[in-house]
Amino acid sequence: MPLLATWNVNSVRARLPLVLEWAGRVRPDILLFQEIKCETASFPEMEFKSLGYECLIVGQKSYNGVALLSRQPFVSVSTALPGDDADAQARYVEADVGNIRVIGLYLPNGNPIGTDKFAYKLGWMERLIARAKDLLAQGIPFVMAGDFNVIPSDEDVFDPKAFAQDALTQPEVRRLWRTLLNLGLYDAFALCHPQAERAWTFWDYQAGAWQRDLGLRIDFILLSPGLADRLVECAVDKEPRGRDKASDHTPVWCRLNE
DNA sequence: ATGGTTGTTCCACAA
Repeated sequence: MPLLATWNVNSVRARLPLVLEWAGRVRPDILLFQEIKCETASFPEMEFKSLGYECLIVGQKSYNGVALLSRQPFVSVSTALPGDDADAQARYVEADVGNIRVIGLYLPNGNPIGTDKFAYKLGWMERLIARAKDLLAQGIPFVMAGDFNVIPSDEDVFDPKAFAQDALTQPEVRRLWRTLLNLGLYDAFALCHPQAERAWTFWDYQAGAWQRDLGLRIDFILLSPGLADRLVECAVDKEPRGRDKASDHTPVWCRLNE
């Protein structure tokens, strides 16, 4: 019964005690981190090794950075999203864990709209769609999880009006999200909780957003059709967000049967 | 309309 979790930790070194405590208690088989905010050599690999994890780290100085941790052996497939050799940002990791392809990703934020950052986001989403298409065509069962930096609908944000000019809600971004899902992928949380409301995964540090429960749902676990059939449960664990020195995101996990 | 917060790095930028 493999347990997979994704968590934008907003600096793995600043978050280390909290993340180690959570990982040691919940013991996910597969753990995907985003925004590790360190170079590969600075990742606290030994601390996670002592919890039983092997690490595949895609680091970058100061910004971004993703990691894939697994309690069972894996084979690295890629440390960059295909489709643009000039893209140097550390936002993508892909590996085979047993017979499942696991992808961890940190999709570009894209703010402010109308800038090169927004164009980069749209291009990145098109490349992600191409990657998903390719895996589906090959019949490879896969999980695609992480911080997607997309607010898919107005139900996924505490105040849609306040986010009308935000990159995360733009019509082009929502169209690309739907194109990705309409390839045949399933939002694991939505499958398990079709009536859920205010299932936020992110609360800003500013303006007392956590205390007032003003959040966004932007962290997702997407499953290819064969894996969606094996989904047992998916949940957002809000507990870590309430701790001292919390990340602004909280973990999302899912369980698949054998 | 503005400011509110956090992390990293260097005195700004990204979120």
